[in-house]
Amino acid sequence: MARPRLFDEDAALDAATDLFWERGYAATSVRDLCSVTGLGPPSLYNAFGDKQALFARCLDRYLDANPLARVRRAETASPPRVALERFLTAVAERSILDNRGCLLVNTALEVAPHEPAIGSVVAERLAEIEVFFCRCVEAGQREGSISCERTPEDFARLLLAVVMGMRVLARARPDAALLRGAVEQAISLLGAPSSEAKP
Amino acid sequence: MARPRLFDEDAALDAATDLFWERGYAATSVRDLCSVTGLGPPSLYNAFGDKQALFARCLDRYLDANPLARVRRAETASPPRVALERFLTAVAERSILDNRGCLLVNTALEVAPHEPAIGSVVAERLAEIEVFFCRCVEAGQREGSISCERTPEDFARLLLAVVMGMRVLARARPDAALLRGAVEQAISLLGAPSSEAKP
DNA sequence: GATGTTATATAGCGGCCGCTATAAAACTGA
DNA sequence: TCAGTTTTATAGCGGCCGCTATATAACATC
Repeated sequence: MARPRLFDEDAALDAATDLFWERGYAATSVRDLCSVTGLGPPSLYNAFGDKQALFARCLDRYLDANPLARVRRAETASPPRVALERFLTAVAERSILDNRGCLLVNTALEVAPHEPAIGSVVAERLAEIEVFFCRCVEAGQREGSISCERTPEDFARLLLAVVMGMRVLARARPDAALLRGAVEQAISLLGAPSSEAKP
Repeated sequence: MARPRLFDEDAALDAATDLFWERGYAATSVRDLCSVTGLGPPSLYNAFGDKQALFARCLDRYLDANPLARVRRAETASPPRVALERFLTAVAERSILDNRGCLLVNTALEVAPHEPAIGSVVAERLAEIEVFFCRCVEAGQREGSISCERTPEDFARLLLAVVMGMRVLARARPDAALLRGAVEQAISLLGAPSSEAKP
């Protein structure tokens, strides 16, 4: 009933996400977004609304494709202790390879405090990661693969802080020994290695 | 020999620092900086150079007045275990009261990757905090107030990640239970309470 | 092919960006 | 008093900002 789009919306969002990820929100101009997506300004505004709305869509997509997907993959494919270990080491390894850090964390600092709509998304997603930690620890404690020294809630808080911290260090001090060391110590908190106990 | 300045340089830098701290580097305009400092643009440029140079001065001042000063205060006034505990709880309490987080951490994510001059300052200061942790742990282990389960280096890496993480959470999810919980758990890693052992 | 609808391309809106030219003002030393 | 030096105030530079009016192009339907 009308002229079809010439561009692939997903590809455009991917390109925009990459740019926001690398440069941050404020330092990314709409003109730059047009360049990397190949869209003219009217197409971009017609398809996604204004700059902030585009960013929100990019962030949502990123979150679904990255932290959330990783949580689900780790949790469904592995027993809880292993899921935690995989998640944590994956964060470290990605932090070493990609110094852009994590878009969620970058956004938490740069955008969240000034844009309530984005801030609430960020807070939600951080909470999701926290409850993922909590679930894993609880299940691991039940099956005996994770230490009962701390409550699941306390473990989750500590692990969340460690993961956030690694994403900061990734961007400012991408030192493999530092990042691997931090995550290794975080894992050691869980107690005896997973080979020890299985229900 | 010439016309003297009408403004207080320190006060101007304080005001500029506050604005950078709250809004971030890119989102702070020179006009806004002129407003809060009370300076005209020529005075500001004459006194501090361009925007980036001003930011660098603000960051240096901030670092000397805050993290570095806190490290020194904690380290000189208290035995190592207590120094660590004080430093960590102080980070948590400030994170709860002031949702601007830490200018060093904000800068690590927003500016450091794009401005090598600032990036190296940030990396240096992060390293200083890490070696502070390392020193404290080492001394505490010698006097028996800190667990020997981990090497000082491993403790320092883990604590650095936790502290960075708390500064992220402070800005996006300023939840007192979360922040106090994380720091409480971090302290518990140090082992038995300090009342137990003194040389 | 004509019509209606949506997407695209060009151009440019007002406004703010970082920064500076110019000149007046305020001091010191002679 | 006057020259020399630095700071200040006014004004505005060129350029980029987010965004949009206008007109054209490409489709589905009739």
